Amino acid sequence: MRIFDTMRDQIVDLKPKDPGKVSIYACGPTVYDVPHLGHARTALTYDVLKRYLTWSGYEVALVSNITDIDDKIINRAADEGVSEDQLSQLYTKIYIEQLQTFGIKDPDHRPLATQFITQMITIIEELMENGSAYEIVGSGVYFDVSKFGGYGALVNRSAEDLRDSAKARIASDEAKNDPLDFALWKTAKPGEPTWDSPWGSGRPGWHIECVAMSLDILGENFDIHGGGSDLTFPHHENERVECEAAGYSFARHWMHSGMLNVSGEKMSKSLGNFQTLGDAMERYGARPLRLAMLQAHYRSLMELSEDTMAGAIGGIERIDAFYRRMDAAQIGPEKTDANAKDRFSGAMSNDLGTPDALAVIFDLINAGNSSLDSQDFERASVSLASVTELLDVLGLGKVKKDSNDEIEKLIQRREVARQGKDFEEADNIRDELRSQGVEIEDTPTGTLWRYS
RNA sequence: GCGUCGGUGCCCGAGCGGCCCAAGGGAACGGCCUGCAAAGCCGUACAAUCGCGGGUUCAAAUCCCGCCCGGCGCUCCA
Repeated sequence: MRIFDTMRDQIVDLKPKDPGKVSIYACGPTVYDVPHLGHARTALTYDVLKRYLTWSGYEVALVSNITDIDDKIINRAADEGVSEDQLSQLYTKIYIEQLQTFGIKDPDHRPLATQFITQMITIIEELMENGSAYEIVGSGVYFDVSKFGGYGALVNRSAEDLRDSAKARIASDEAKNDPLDFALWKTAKPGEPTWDSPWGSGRPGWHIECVAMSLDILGENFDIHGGGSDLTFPHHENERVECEAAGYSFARHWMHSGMLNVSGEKMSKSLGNFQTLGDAMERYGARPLRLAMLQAHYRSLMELSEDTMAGAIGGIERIDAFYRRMDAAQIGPEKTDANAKDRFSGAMSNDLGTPDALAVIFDLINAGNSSLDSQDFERASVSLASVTELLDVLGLGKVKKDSNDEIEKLIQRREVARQGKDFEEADNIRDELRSQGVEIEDTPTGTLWRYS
Protein backbone atom coordinates (compact mmCIF):
# COMPACT_ATOMS: atom_id res chain seq x y z
CA MET A 1 0.00 0.00 0.00
CA ARG A 2 1.30 3.38 -0.97
CA ILE A 3 -0.15 6.65 0.27
CA PHE A 4 0.64 10.31 -0.08
CA ASP A 5 2.16 11.41 3.20
CA THR A 6 1.71 15.11 3.83
CA MET A 7 4.69 15.19 6.19
CA ARG A 8 7.08 13.74 3.62
CA ASP A 9 5.31 15.50 0.79
CA GLN A 10 5.35 12.45 -1.45
CA ILE A 11 3.81 9.06 -2.04
CA VAL A 12 5.42 6.54 0.30
CA ASP A 13 4.98 2.93 1.31
CA LEU A 14 2.65 2.55 4.24
CA LYS A 15 4.77 1.04 6.99
CA PRO A 16 2.54 0.13 9.90
CA LYS A 17 3.95 -0.03 13.38
CA ASP A 18 2.74 -3.61 13.72
CA PRO A 19 2.88 -5.64 10.55
CA GLY A 20 -0.58 -6.60 9.36
CA LYS A 21 -2.33 -4.00 11.46
CA VAL A 22 -3.19 -0.41 10.65
CA SER A 23 -4.37 2.18 13.14
CA ILE A 24 -6.06 5.30 11.80
CA TYR A 25 -7.24 8.46 13.49
CA ALA A 26 -9.45 10.54 11.22
CA CYS A 27 -10.48 13.97 12.43
CA GLY A 28 -14.22 14.29 12.61
CA PRO A 29 -16.38 17.39 12.82
CA THR A 30 -17.15 19.99 15.40
CA VAL A 31 -20.84 19.45 15.87
CA TYR A 32 -22.50 22.84 15.75
CA ASP A 33 -24.58 22.28 12.60
CA VAL A 34 -25.78 19.59 10.21
CA PRO A 35 -23.06 17.88 8.14
CA HIS A 36 -22.29 19.29 4.72
CA LEU A 37 -20.94 17.52 1.67
CA GLY A 38 -17.36 18.21 2.67
CA HIS A 39 -17.75 16.25 5.90
CA ALA A 40 -19.15 13.43 3.83
CA ARG A 41 -16.24 13.39 1.43
CA THR A 42 -13.69 13.26 4.23
CA ALA A 43 -15.55 10.54 6.10
CA LEU A 44 -15.90 8.62 2.85
CA THR A 45 -12.16 8.73 2.23
CA TYR A 46 -11.34 6.99 5.49
CA ASP A 47 -14.29 4.64 5.19
CA VAL A 48 -13.00 3.42 1.85
CA LEU A 49 -9.43 3.31 3.12
CA LYS A 50 -10.52 1.04 5.93
CA ARG A 51 -12.66 -1.14 3.69
CA TYR A 52 -9.82 -1.59 1.24
CA LEU A 53 -7.17 -2.33 3.86
CA THR A 54 -9.49 -4.80 5.54
CA TRP A 55 -10.23 -6.48 2.25
CA SER A 56 -6.49 -6.67 1.63
CA GLY A 57 -6.04 -8.59 4.84
CA TYR A 58 -5.05 -5.90 7.32
CA GLU A 59 -6.58 -5.63 10.73
CA VAL A 60 -7.73 -2.03 10.89
CA ALA A 61 -8.61 0.15 13.86
CA LEU A 62 -10.33 3.37 12.85
CA VAL A 63 -10.97 6.17 15.30
CA SER A 64 -13.04 9.16 14.31
CA ASN A 65 -13.75 11.78 16.91
CA ILE A 66 -16.51 14.24 17.58
CA THR A 67 -15.43 17.61 18.91
CA ASP A 68 -18.31 18.58 21.15
CA ILE A 69 -16.92 21.63 22.89
CA ASP A 70 -15.59 24.72 21.18
CA ASP A 71 -16.35 28.38 20.48
CA LYS A 72 -18.70 27.68 17.63
CA ILE A 73 -20.81 25.37 19.71
CA ILE A 74 -20.95 27.88 22.53
CA ASN A 75 -21.97 30.68 20.19
CA ARG A 76 -24.52 28.64 18.34
CA ALA A 77 -26.06 27.34 21.54
CA ALA A 78 -26.38 30.90 22.81
CA ASP A 79 -28.03 31.96 19.55
CA GLU A 80 -30.56 29.18 19.73
CA GLY A 81 -31.15 29.42 23.44
CA VAL A 82 -30.20 25.84 24.23
CA SER A 83 -27.39 24.36 26.27
CA GLU A 84 -24.09 23.40 24.65
CA ASP A 85 -24.82 19.80 25.54
CA GLN A 86 -28.21 19.81 23.90
CA LEU A 87 -26.82 21.39 20.78
CA SER A 88 -23.85 19.09 20.38
CA GLN A 89 -25.87 16.00 21.18
CA LEU A 90 -28.47 16.90 18.59
CA TYR A 91 -25.92 17.47 15.84
CA THR A 92 -23.86 14.46 16.82
CA LYS A 93 -26.92 12.30 16.40
CA ILE A 94 -27.74 13.84 13.02
CA TYR A 95 -24.13 13.48 11.89
CA ILE A 96 -24.01 9.80 12.74
CA GLU A 97 -27.38 9.02 11.21
CA GLN A 98 -26.64 10.81 7.98
CA LEU A 99 -23.25 9.20 7.56
CA GLN A 100 -24.87 5.83 8.05
CA THR A 101 -27.44 6.65 5.41
CA PHE A 102 -24.57 7.67 3.19
CA GLY A 103 -23.14 4.18 3.57
CA ILE A 104 -20.27 5.03 5.88
CA LYS A 105 -19.54 2.22 8.32
CA ASP A 106 -19.24 3.23 11.93
CA PRO A 107 -15.64 3.67 13.05
CA ASP A 108 -14.31 1.34 15.72
CA HIS A 109 -14.25 4.20 18.19
CA ARG A 110 -16.05 7.52 18.12
CA PRO A 111 -14.71 9.46 21.11
CA LEU A 112 -16.17 12.73 22.34
CA ALA A 113 -13.80 15.52 23.34
CA THR A 114 -15.64 16.22 26.57
CA GLN A 115 -14.93 12.69 27.78
CA PHE A 116 -11.19 13.21 27.59
CA ILE A 117 -10.72 16.39 29.58
CA THR A 118 -8.65 14.58 32.21
CA GLN A 119 -6.26 13.23 29.61
CA MET A 120 -5.95 16.66 28.05
CA ILE A 121 -5.09 18.22 31.37
CA THR A 122 -2.41 15.62 31.93
CA ILE A 123 -0.74 16.48 28.64
CA ILE A 124 -0.93 20.20 29.35
CA GLU A 125 0.67 19.60 32.74
CA GLU A 126 3.49 17.74 31.07
CA LEU A 127 3.99 20.60 28.68
CA MET A 128 4.04 23.08 31.55
CA GLU A 129 6.53 20.99 33.48
CA ASN A 130 9.04 20.76 30.69
CA GLY A 131 8.73 24.42 29.76
CA SER A 132 6.90 24.00 26.48
CA ALA A 133 3.91 26.01 27.66
CA TYR A 134 3.23 29.06 29.80
CA GLU A 135 0.27 30.42 31.66
CA ILE A 136 -1.18 33.89 31.34
CA VAL A 137 -3.32 34.38 34.37
CA GLY A 138 -6.84 35.34 33.42
CA SER A 139 -6.40 34.15 29.86
CA GLY A 140 -5.18 30.59 29.77
CA VAL A 141 -2.29 28.28 29.03
CA TYR A 142 -0.42 28.66 25.77
CA PHE A 143 1.94 26.50 23.80
CA ASP A 144 5.31 28.19 23.34
CA VAL A 145 6.18 27.72 19.69
CA SER A 146 9.61 29.27 20.11
CA LYS A 147 10.68 26.32 22.27
CA PHE A 148 9.88 23.83 19.58
CA GLY A 149 12.36 23.23 16.78
CA GLY A 150 10.80 22.56 13.42
CA TYR A 151 7.42 24.17 13.85
CA GLY A 152 5.79 24.27 10.42
CA ALA A 153 7.31 21.07 9.09
CA LEU A 154 3.96 19.54 8.26
CA VAL A 155 3.26 22.38 5.85
CA ASN A 156 6.85 22.63 4.77
CA ARG A 157 7.38 26.11 6.09
CA SER A 158 9.56 27.64 8.75
CA ALA A 159 8.25 29.23 11.91
CA GLU A 160 9.66 32.59 10.73
CA ASP A 161 7.75 32.27 7.53
CA LEU A 162 4.51 31.50 9.28
CA ARG A 163 5.10 34.28 11.74
CA ASP A 164 5.56 36.85 8.99
CA SER A 165 2.50 35.57 7.26
CA ALA A 166 0.49 35.77 10.44
CA LYS A 167 1.70 39.28 11.22
CA ALA A 168 0.78 40.46 7.77
CA ARG A 169 -2.79 39.37 8.19
CA ILE A 170 -3.80 39.15 11.77
CA ALA A 171 -3.79 41.62 14.59
CA SER A 172 -1.69 39.80 17.15
CA ASP A 173 -3.12 39.04 20.54
CA GLU A 174 -0.85 41.16 22.72
CA ALA A 175 -1.15 38.76 25.62
CA LYS A 176 0.70 35.98 23.85
CA ASN A 177 4.48 35.90 23.58
CA ASP A 178 4.33 35.08 19.94
CA PRO A 179 1.51 35.31 17.43
CA LEU A 180 2.06 31.64 16.62
CA ASP A 181 1.45 30.50 20.19
CA PHE A 182 -1.92 28.91 20.68
CA ALA A 183 -4.22 28.17 23.59
CA LEU A 184 -4.07 24.78 25.29
CA TRP A 185 -6.46 25.78 28.03
CA LYS A 186 -8.85 28.73 28.06
CA THR A 187 -9.79 30.38 31.31
CA ALA A 188 -13.50 30.30 32.04
CA LYS A 189 -15.71 33.08 30.80
CA PRO A 190 -19.12 33.73 32.31
CA GLY A 191 -21.80 31.47 30.97
CA GLU A 192 -19.52 28.96 29.35
CA PRO A 193 -19.20 25.30 30.22
CA THR A 194 -16.15 24.75 32.40
CA TRP A 195 -14.01 22.05 33.94
CA ASP A 196 -11.61 22.28 36.85
CA SER A 197 -7.90 22.32 36.16
CA PRO A 198 -4.63 23.28 37.85
CA TRP A 199 -5.03 26.67 36.13
CA GLY A 200 -8.48 27.30 37.46
CA SER A 201 -11.74 26.45 35.82
CA GLY A 202 -11.90 26.72 32.10
CA ARG A 203 -12.10 24.64 28.96
CA PRO A 204 -9.65 23.06 26.55
CA GLY A 205 -8.31 24.82 23.51
CA TRP A 206 -8.70 23.39 20.08
CA HIS A 207 -6.11 20.77 18.90
CA ILE A 208 -5.39 19.23 22.26
CA GLU A 209 -8.47 17.00 22.22
CA CYS A 210 -7.24 15.03 19.25
CA VAL A 211 -3.89 14.39 20.86
CA ALA A 212 -5.52 13.12 24.03
CA MET A 213 -7.97 10.89 22.22
CA SER A 214 -5.61 9.43 19.66
CA LEU A 215 -2.92 8.60 22.21
CA ASP A 216 -5.41 7.21 24.67
CA ILE A 217 -7.15 4.95 22.19
CA LEU A 218 -4.48 4.05 19.66
CA GLY A 219 -1.32 4.65 21.64
CA GLU A 220 1.86 6.37 20.59
CA ASN A 221 3.21 6.05 17.11
CA PHE A 222 -0.09 5.08 15.51
CA ASP A 223 -0.08 4.65 11.77
CA ILE A 224 -2.18 7.25 10.00
CA HIS A 225 -3.58 10.58 11.05
CA GLY A 226 -6.04 12.01 8.58
CA GLY A 227 -8.59 14.70 7.99
CA GLY A 228 -9.56 17.33 5.48
CA SER A 229 -6.75 19.34 3.91
CA ASP A 230 -8.01 22.50 5.57
CA LEU A 231 -6.95 20.99 8.88
CA THR A 232 -3.31 20.58 7.90
CA PHE A 233 -2.45 23.94 9.34
CA PRO A 234 -2.78 24.97 12.04
CA HIS A 235 -4.82 22.17 13.55
CA HIS A 236 -2.70 19.16 12.70
CA GLU A 237 0.60 20.95 12.98
CA ASN A 238 -0.41 22.15 16.43
CA GLU A 239 -1.46 18.67 17.48
CA ARG A 240 1.84 17.34 16.30
CA VAL A 241 3.98 19.80 18.20
CA GLU A 242 1.92 19.41 21.38
CA CYS A 243 2.34 15.70 21.26
CA GLU A 244 6.02 15.66 20.44
CA ALA A 245 6.86 18.43 22.90
CA ALA A 246 5.18 16.36 25.60
CA GLY A 247 7.57 13.55 24.72
CA TYR A 248 5.34 11.21 22.77
CA SER A 249 5.73 10.11 19.21
CA PHE A 250 2.73 10.88 17.12
CA ALA A 251 1.42 9.73 13.75
CA ARG A 252 3.68 7.78 11.41
CA HIS A 253 1.88 9.08 8.33
CA TRP A 254 -0.37 12.03 7.58
CA MET A 255 -3.15 11.94 5.02
CA HIS A 256 -5.34 14.81 3.90
CA SER A 257 -8.36 14.65 1.68
CA GLY A 258 -9.14 17.43 -0.76
CA MET A 259 -11.82 20.03 -0.58
CA LEU A 260 -15.14 19.80 -2.27
CA ASN A 261 -16.87 22.81 -3.65
CA VAL A 262 -20.39 23.38 -4.69
CA SER A 263 -20.19 26.50 -6.74
CA GLY A 264 -21.88 28.91 -4.43
CA GLU A 265 -24.28 31.23 -6.09
CA LYS A 266 -25.07 29.35 -9.24
CA MET A 267 -25.84 26.34 -7.11
CA SER A 268 -27.88 27.90 -4.42
CA LYS A 269 -30.21 29.53 -6.89
CA SER A 270 -31.23 26.41 -8.69
CA LEU A 271 -30.66 23.86 -5.98
CA GLY A 272 -31.56 25.52 -2.77
CA ASN A 273 -29.64 24.15 0.15
CA PHE A 274 -27.66 21.64 -1.83
CA GLN A 275 -24.54 21.92 0.32
CA THR A 276 -25.81 19.83 3.19
CA LEU A 277 -25.41 16.10 3.04
CA GLY A 278 -29.03 15.51 3.94
CA ASP A 279 -30.39 17.65 1.13
CA ALA A 280 -28.00 16.23 -1.42
CA MET A 281 -28.89 12.65 -0.51
CA GLU A 282 -32.56 13.44 -0.71
CA ARG A 283 -32.13 15.07 -4.07
CA TYR A 284 -29.81 12.58 -5.74
CA GLY A 285 -29.66 9.53 -3.52
CA ALA A 286 -26.81 8.31 -1.38
CA ARG A 287 -25.25 5.95 -3.90
CA PRO A 288 -24.96 8.43 -6.79
CA LEU A 289 -23.38 10.88 -4.39
CA ARG A 290 -20.92 8.27 -3.25
CA LEU A 291 -20.10 7.29 -6.81
CA ALA A 292 -19.57 10.91 -7.82
CA MET A 293 -17.09 11.39 -4.99
CA LEU A 294 -15.27 8.14 -5.66
CA GLN A 295 -14.89 8.97 -9.32
CA ALA A 296 -12.57 11.78 -8.31
CA HIS A 297 -9.31 11.10 -6.52
CA TYR A 298 -9.59 11.82 -2.80
CA ARG A 299 -6.85 14.44 -2.81
CA SER A 300 -8.08 16.45 -5.75
CA LEU A 301 -10.31 19.43 -5.47
CA MET A 302 -13.69 18.47 -6.74
CA GLU A 303 -16.65 20.50 -7.69
CA LEU A 304 -20.09 19.00 -7.48
CA SER A 305 -22.64 20.30 -9.89
CA GLU A 306 -25.99 19.29 -11.25
CA ASP A 307 -24.16 17.85 -14.26
CA THR A 308 -21.77 15.85 -12.12
CA MET A 309 -24.67 14.32 -10.27
CA ALA A 310 -26.59 13.56 -13.44
CA GLY A 311 -23.53 11.64 -14.59
CA ALA A 312 -23.27 9.73 -11.36
CA ILE A 313 -26.94 8.84 -11.38
CA GLY A 314 -26.39 7.38 -14.82
CA GLY A 315 -23.44 5.40 -13.53
CA ILE A 316 -25.42 3.90 -10.68
CA GLU A 317 -28.19 3.09 -13.11
CA ARG A 318 -25.68 1.18 -15.23
CA ILE A 319 -24.62 -0.85 -12.22
CA ASP A 320 -28.19 -1.60 -11.20
CA ALA A 321 -29.21 -2.56 -14.72
CA PHE A 322 -26.34 -5.01 -14.76
CA TYR A 323 -27.67 -6.68 -11.63
CA ARG A 324 -31.19 -6.75 -13.00
CA ARG A 325 -30.04 -8.51 -16.15
CA MET A 326 -28.03 -11.03 -14.16
CA ASP A 327 -30.97 -11.73 -11.88
CA ALA A 328 -33.31 -12.12 -14.81
CA ALA A 329 -30.93 -14.58 -16.44
CA GLN A 330 -30.63 -16.35 -13.09
CA ILE A 331 -26.88 -16.04 -13.06
CA GLY A 332 -25.31 -16.45 -9.66
CA PRO A 333 -21.85 -15.37 -8.56
CA GLU A 334 -19.29 -18.12 -8.53
CA LYS A 335 -15.59 -17.62 -8.88
CA THR A 336 -14.05 -14.21 -9.30
CA ASP A 337 -11.65 -12.86 -11.87
CA ALA A 338 -8.17 -12.84 -10.32
CA ASN A 339 -6.82 -10.63 -13.04
CA ALA A 340 -9.46 -7.96 -12.50
CA LYS A 341 -8.88 -8.11 -8.78
CA ASP A 342 -5.19 -7.52 -9.36
CA ARG A 343 -5.94 -4.50 -11.47
CA PHE A 344 -8.31 -3.23 -8.81
CA SER A 345 -5.72 -3.71 -6.09
CA GLY A 346 -3.12 -2.02 -8.20
CA ALA A 347 -5.31 1.04 -8.49
CA MET A 348 -6.35 1.12 -4.87
CA SER A 349 -2.94 0.47 -3.40
CA ASN A 350 -1.61 3.40 -5.36
CA ASP A 351 -2.75 6.11 -2.97
CA LEU A 352 -6.36 4.98 -3.04
CA GLY A 353 -6.95 5.34 -6.77
CA THR A 354 -10.70 4.93 -6.67
CA PRO A 355 -11.30 6.40 -10.16
CA ASP A 356 -9.11 3.73 -11.71
CA ALA A 357 -10.61 1.09 -9.45
CA LEU A 358 -14.05 2.08 -10.64
CA ALA A 359 -12.87 1.86 -14.23
CA VAL A 360 -11.94 -1.78 -13.54
CA ILE A 361 -15.42 -2.44 -12.22
CA PHE A 362 -17.11 -0.81 -15.18
CA ASP A 363 -14.93 -2.83 -17.51
CA LEU A 364 -16.15 -5.96 -15.72
CA ILE A 365 -19.74 -4.86 -16.10
CA ASN A 366 -19.17 -4.34 -19.78
CA ALA A 367 -17.60 -7.75 -20.15
CA GLY A 368 -20.42 -9.33 -18.16
CA ASN A 369 -23.08 -7.75 -20.34
CA SER A 370 -21.31 -8.96 -23.44
CA SER A 371 -21.05 -12.45 -22.01
CA LEU A 372 -24.76 -12.47 -21.34
CA ASP A 373 -25.49 -11.37 -24.89
CA SER A 374 -23.34 -14.17 -26.25
CA GLN A 375 -24.89 -16.71 -23.89
CA ASP A 376 -21.59 -17.33 -22.14
CA PHE A 377 -23.11 -17.78 -18.71
CA GLU A 378 -19.97 -19.01 -17.08
CA ARG A 379 -18.07 -15.87 -17.94
CA ALA A 380 -21.08 -13.77 -17.00
CA SER A 381 -21.02 -15.39 -13.59
CA VAL A 382 -17.37 -14.55 -13.14
CA SER A 383 -18.06 -10.91 -13.96
CA LEU A 384 -20.97 -10.84 -11.57
CA ALA A 385 -18.98 -12.32 -8.72
CA SER A 386 -16.09 -9.94 -9.30
CA VAL A 387 -18.25 -6.86 -9.59
CA THR A 388 -20.09 -7.75 -6.42
CA GLU A 389 -16.94 -8.30 -4.42
CA LEU A 390 -15.19 -5.16 -5.64
CA LEU A 391 -18.21 -2.90 -5.39
CA ASP A 392 -18.52 -3.91 -1.79
CA VAL A 393 -14.98 -2.73 -1.10
CA LEU A 394 -16.08 0.71 -2.27
CA GLY A 395 -19.37 0.50 -0.41
CA LEU A 396 -21.42 0.70 -3.57
CA GLY A 397 -23.11 -2.69 -3.45
CA LYS A 398 -26.45 -3.39 -5.02
CA VAL A 399 -29.71 -2.46 -3.42
CA LYS A 400 -32.53 -4.85 -2.82
CA LYS A 401 -35.29 -5.10 -5.35
CA ASP A 402 -38.34 -2.93 -4.92
CA SER A 403 -41.62 -4.71 -4.53
CA ASN A 404 -45.15 -3.41 -4.97
CA ASP A 405 -48.25 -5.54 -5.54
CA GLU A 406 -50.17 -2.89 -7.47
CA ILE A 407 -47.39 -2.48 -9.97
CA GLU A 408 -46.90 -6.19 -10.32
CA LYS A 409 -50.58 -6.65 -11.01
CA LEU A 410 -50.47 -4.09 -13.80
CA ILE A 411 -47.46 -5.81 -15.29
CA GLN A 412 -49.39 -9.10 -15.21
CA ARG A 413 -52.25 -7.54 -17.10
CA ARG A 414 -49.87 -6.09 -19.65
CA GLU A 415 -48.29 -9.51 -20.04
CA VAL A 416 -51.71 -11.04 -20.83
CA ALA A 417 -52.37 -8.30 -23.37
CA ARG A 418 -49.00 -8.89 -25.02
CA GLN A 419 -49.64 -12.61 -25.22
CA GLY A 420 -52.86 -11.79 -27.04
CA LYS A 421 -50.99 -9.36 -29.32
CA ASP A 422 -53.08 -6.53 -27.97
CA PHE A 423 -50.19 -4.11 -28.09
CA GLU A 424 -52.36 -1.06 -27.77
CA GLU A 425 -53.57 -2.20 -24.37
CA ALA A 426 -50.04 -3.26 -23.41
CA ASP A 427 -48.67 0.17 -24.30
CA ASN A 428 -51.46 1.89 -22.41
CA ILE A 429 -50.50 0.00 -19.31
CA ARG A 430 -46.87 0.87 -19.83
CA ASP A 431 -47.76 4.54 -20.18
CA GLU A 432 -49.80 4.30 -17.01
CA LEU A 433 -46.83 2.84 -15.17
CA ARG A 434 -44.55 5.51 -16.56
CA SER A 435 -46.82 8.20 -15.28
CA GLN A 436 -46.29 6.65 -11.87
CA GLY A 437 -42.54 6.86 -12.35
CA VAL A 438 -42.12 3.18 -13.11
CA GLU A 439 -39.95 2.02 -16.00
CA ILE A 440 -40.25 -1.54 -17.26
CA GLU A 441 -37.90 -3.84 -19.11
CA ASP A 442 -38.93 -6.97 -20.99
CA THR A 443 -36.39 -9.77 -20.84
CA PRO A 444 -36.45 -13.34 -22.12
CA THR A 445 -37.28 -14.51 -18.61
CA GLY A 446 -39.96 -12.01 -17.79
CA THR A 447 -40.67 -8.35 -17.25
CA LEU A 448 -38.67 -6.28 -14.77
CA TRP A 449 -39.53 -2.88 -13.38
CA ARG A 450 -37.87 -0.10 -11.46
CA TYR A 451 -38.59 3.38 -10.26
CA SER A 452 -37.05 5.78 -12.71
C1' G B 1 1.08 39.48 -0.12
C1' C B 2 3.32 34.54 1.29
C1' G B 3 2.71 29.23 0.76
C1' U B 4 0.47 25.16 -1.59
C1' C B 5 -2.43 22.22 -5.05
C1' G B 6 -4.56 22.37 -9.64
C1' G B 7 -6.23 23.97 -15.06
C1' U B 8 -7.23 17.25 -19.84
C1' G B 9 -13.21 16.13 -24.82
C1' C B 10 -20.15 18.55 -24.51
C1' C B 11 -19.97 17.45 -18.73
C1' C B 12 -17.37 14.73 -14.70
C1' G B 13 -12.59 12.78 -14.41
C1' A B 14 -7.98 9.20 -14.67
C1' G B 15 -3.13 9.52 -16.64
C1' C B 16 2.19 12.56 -14.52
C1' G B 17 8.73 11.24 -19.70
C1' G B 18 7.99 6.56 -24.67
C1' C B 19 2.61 1.21 -23.80
C1' C B 20 -1.47 8.33 -24.85
C1' C B 21 -3.50 8.88 -32.23
C1' A B 22 -5.21 10.10 -23.64
C1' A B 23 -8.85 5.18 -19.01
C1' G B 24 -13.66 5.02 -16.93
C1' G B 25 -18.65 7.27 -16.17
C1' G B 26 -22.46 10.56 -18.21
C1' A B 27 -24.68 13.10 -22.40
C1' A B 28 -25.15 12.91 -28.23
C1' C B 29 -25.66 10.30 -32.96
C1' G B 30 -26.08 5.72 -36.10
C1' G B 31 -26.81 0.36 -36.25
C1' C B 32 -28.29 -4.45 -33.97
C1' C B 33 -31.89 -6.49 -30.60
C1' U B 34 -37.40 -5.51 -29.36
C1' G B 35 -44.42 -5.87 -31.59
C1' C B 36 -42.80 -0.83 -29.94
C1' A B 37 -39.94 0.49 -25.79
C1' A B 38 -36.43 -0.14 -21.79
C1' A B 39 -31.91 -2.51 -20.82
C1' G B 40 -27.78 -4.38 -23.48
C1' C B 41 -24.28 -4.82 -27.49
C1' C B 42 -21.52 -2.72 -31.77
C1' G B 43 -19.94 1.66 -34.00
C1' U B 44 -19.29 7.13 -34.69
C1' A B 45 -18.45 12.00 -33.53
C1' C B 46 -16.55 15.59 -30.23
C1' A B 47 -9.30 17.54 -28.01
C1' A B 48 -6.55 19.84 -35.88
C1' U B 49 -3.92 23.93 -29.04
C1' C B 50 -3.94 18.06 -22.69
C1' G B 51 -4.82 26.94 -19.63
C1' C B 52 -1.09 30.44 -22.56
C1' G B 53 4.13 31.36 -24.06
C1' G B 54 9.04 29.72 -23.99
C1' G B 55 12.73 25.77 -22.84
C1' U B 56 15.04 20.66 -21.77
C1' U B 57 14.92 15.76 -24.32
C1' C B 58 15.83 11.19 -29.65
C1' A B 59 10.81 11.52 -27.19
C1' A B 60 6.34 15.89 -22.93
C1' A B 61 -0.41 16.09 -21.13
C1' U B 62 3.69 14.28 -18.17
C1' C B 63 10.24 17.75 -16.54
C1' C B 64 12.03 23.30 -16.15
C1' C B 65 10.98 28.82 -16.47
C1' G B 66 7.44 32.85 -17.02
C1' C B 67 2.38 34.43 -17.39
C1' C B 68 -3.07 33.97 -16.82
C1' C B 69 -7.13 31.65 -14.08
C1' G B 70 -9.13 28.78 -9.86
C1' G B 71 -9.13 26.00 -4.91
C1' C B 72 -7.14 25.60 -0.05
C1' G B 73 -4.02 27.42 4.03
C1' C B 74 -1.73 31.69 6.66
C1' U B 75 -5.07 30.64 14.83
C1' C B 76 -10.72 28.27 16.25
C1' C B 77 -13.54 25.41 8.79
C1' A B 78 -13.73 18.18 6.71
